[in-house]
Amino acid sequence: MVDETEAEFLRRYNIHDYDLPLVSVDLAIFTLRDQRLQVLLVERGAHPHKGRWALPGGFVDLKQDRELLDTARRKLQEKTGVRTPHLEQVVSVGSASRDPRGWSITILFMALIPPVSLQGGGAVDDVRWWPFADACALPLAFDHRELLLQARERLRNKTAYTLLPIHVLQPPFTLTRLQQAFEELLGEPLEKKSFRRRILSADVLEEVGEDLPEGGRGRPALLYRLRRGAEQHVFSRVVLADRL
Amino acid sequence: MVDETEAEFLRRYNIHDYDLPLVSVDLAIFTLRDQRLQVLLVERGAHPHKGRWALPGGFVDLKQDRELLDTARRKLQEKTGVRTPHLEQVVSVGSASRDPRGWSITILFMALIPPVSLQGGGAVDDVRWWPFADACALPLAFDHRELLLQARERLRNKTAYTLLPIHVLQPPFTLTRLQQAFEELLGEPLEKKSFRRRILSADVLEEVGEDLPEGGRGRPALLYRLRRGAEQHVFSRVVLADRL
DNA sequence: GCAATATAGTGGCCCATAGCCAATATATTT
DNA sequence: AAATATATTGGCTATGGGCCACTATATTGC
Repeated sequence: MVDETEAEFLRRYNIHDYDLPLVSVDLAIFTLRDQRLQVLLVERGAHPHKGRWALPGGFVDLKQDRELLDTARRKLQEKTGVRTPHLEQVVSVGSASRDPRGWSITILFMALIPPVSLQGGGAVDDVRWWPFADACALPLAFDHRELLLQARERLRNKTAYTLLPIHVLQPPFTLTRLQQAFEELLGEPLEKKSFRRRILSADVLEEVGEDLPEGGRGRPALLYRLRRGAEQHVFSRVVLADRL
Repeated sequence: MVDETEAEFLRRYNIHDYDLPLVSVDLAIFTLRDQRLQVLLVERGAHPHKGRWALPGGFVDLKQDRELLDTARRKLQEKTGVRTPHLEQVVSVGSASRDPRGWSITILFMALIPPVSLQGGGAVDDVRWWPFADACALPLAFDHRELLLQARERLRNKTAYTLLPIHVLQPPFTLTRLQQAFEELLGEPLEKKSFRRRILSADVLEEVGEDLPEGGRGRPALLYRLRRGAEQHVFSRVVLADRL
């Protein structure tokens, strides 16, 4: 190394400039808490953008041969403890200007999980759920606001023609709760009868319980959960929004 | 640099191992030629995988601050001369094993363009159109067969619920040709009357010509092209396949 | 106990539209 | 002029979404 210039050294690594690409994975983890769409953010403890809220994620460990999806899954479990949620790749963004440390690229994933209490033993006070609108209003780190909006858009689209929002509920759930979840993620009200027709005819739900005190009044609702083996069918095209 | 070890030097660049990530963009460029779905491949002239066919693409120039989409657009124009086609990001794949030169990531784009003759002045004999099935049967470089299949899947999905296949035809075109394009990209036959109803009611086509010799017999067909200003509506959700 | 109220679930009509297939229109070929 | 080929349209039927009221079953308040 003594005889090399930096440029020569870098060229030996197939890098044709001083800039080295940084590869990271970021996650937009959505859930439904208090009937509202919420997203998990972490407060950055280091520069750059120290103190700002950001999507959870981090650099990809280049030492291990691991798929990007695996990397995302691990980071999801680190933050939430959830193992088998819905996790899908949304988009990748790369440029020289999005991170002051140099050219960087991030692969954005979207996760849908049931509401979980973050195992905030005490030291991890820098991670919390934010209602989506509040999260957007924050001065997020890097281009994470743009990333968050792209994930939100993907979520809205998927909600319109798949049954993915099932994953943001803790089973078992009632059909009314499920409809409220769809409405919140979709951003518009749905018709009760049509919703039930479509959901039940998709044959992905399983009637599990009979009753539900639910704190309250009114006729008890039937309880459902995702039918065993129907995980794949959640992706099937089921149009729920009125008048596409 | 004299006092640094390689590891220290790399750490200064925020790289925590000797492996440096390679960032590339690859394109699955689709068109319809001779009524068949075809894809553009280039024959690699250098190692690794020299002599094998591969998706067009290349490393991202880290010296310039350019969006990934811009990079893809430039590479598309280099190969085909086409400027304003449909171009969308499909997926990103990264791992240590997909390229023998080290950890690498590629961002896969899908392009839909009308059939163009490659300006093969003579030296560029290493680039040609392949019917999709033939391309899949080739021993492609790297993991490009997997990438090609993912792009094909995206194309099939988009064909089922958008009007994107319009872009693989050279305007003006007849409704019959358009239907044949949809059928080829979708992989199944469509009903004539239903197809025309949906396409015309989407209001994205403009009647441009009156007649078409078309070499042949039968009543001349009306000619259409994408209506000015309707480019956005091509993405709107229009279900064409029977019985979703 | 009974009426009022609240929520869950269902019945049933209307209408848009996809599927289907035949009829009509307009060209070339024989 | 008839046969043939392709384009375009007409029209019927069945499916299913939108809509809204009705029934079912619980709690609360008197």
